[in-house]
Amino acid sequence: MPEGHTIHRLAAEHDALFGGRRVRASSPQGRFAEGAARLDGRTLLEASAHGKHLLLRFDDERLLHVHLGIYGKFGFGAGAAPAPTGAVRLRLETGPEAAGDAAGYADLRGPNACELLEPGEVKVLRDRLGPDPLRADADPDAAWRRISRSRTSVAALLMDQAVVAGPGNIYRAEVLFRQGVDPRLQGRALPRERWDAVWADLVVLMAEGVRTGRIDTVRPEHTPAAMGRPPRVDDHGGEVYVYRRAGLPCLVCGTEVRTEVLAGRNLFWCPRCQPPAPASSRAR
DNA sequence: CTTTCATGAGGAT
DNA sequence: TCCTCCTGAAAGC
Repeated sequence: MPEGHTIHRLAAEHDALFGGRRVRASSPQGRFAEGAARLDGRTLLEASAHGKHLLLRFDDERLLHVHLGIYGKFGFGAGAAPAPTGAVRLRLETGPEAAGDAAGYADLRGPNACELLEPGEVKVLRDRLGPDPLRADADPDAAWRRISRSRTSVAALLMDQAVVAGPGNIYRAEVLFRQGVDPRLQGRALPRERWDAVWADLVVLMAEGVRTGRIDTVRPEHTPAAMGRPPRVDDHGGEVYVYRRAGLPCLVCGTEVRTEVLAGRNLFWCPRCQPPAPASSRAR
């Protein structure tokens, strides 16, 4: 579920449902009972996202910080909230003044982080995040400064939230495919214009992800309809070139898509469309 | 029924 | 490089 586009959507959903309203907060699971008690009855002033971090500012000194990790999930519903099923860490509900259509709730399960932060702690958090392709204030040069000095592979650099905040394993694989970059290439061997193209592509792809709620990365000529192939059936729902397509023919050249575990995550790429960099410019 | 795996990340070794 | 945390769906038996 959660790469940066998901979090930006969540911020918008929270704004739409709770923005400017008093909320009721609870922790049916009990593990965020204290925090929920503090939030209960507060008004949501602003919901924002930076990379994969969701920040909700209430009329309170502290902000709610949520990070979904790999499993975390928000479930939204309209009307009155039903009895919670499973481990709901945090439930936000509209207050009784939001009747009928305006009533709704959000259930959070399995987050990596669900905590209240002081403004100073929020600053520390944001200061260690790289530019987010979905934010207007993003400075891609900040990412380039790190990439261009690094011997680490571009595949690992793109997953490092201190370098770029937001992309995850799918966007990482897909943007490198689309830009024809060998994932094992060292950051410092990546030409500036390739980086510019990667960044520009992330901006477009992730904005599309925010719009649709899916990760679709195939160009018009490679859609199922255009190629006369069956659509992908997968839990992230989108059409992609290489992600989780190991052993299948590349949609562009037919070469078998390769996979390898890199830094604990599955990496996918096409060895022909992403020609191998010379050993001297490849990360070990 | 049990095991494995996943769109993540921090900390120990 | 491994371990840990959190949940749920799919795969294996």
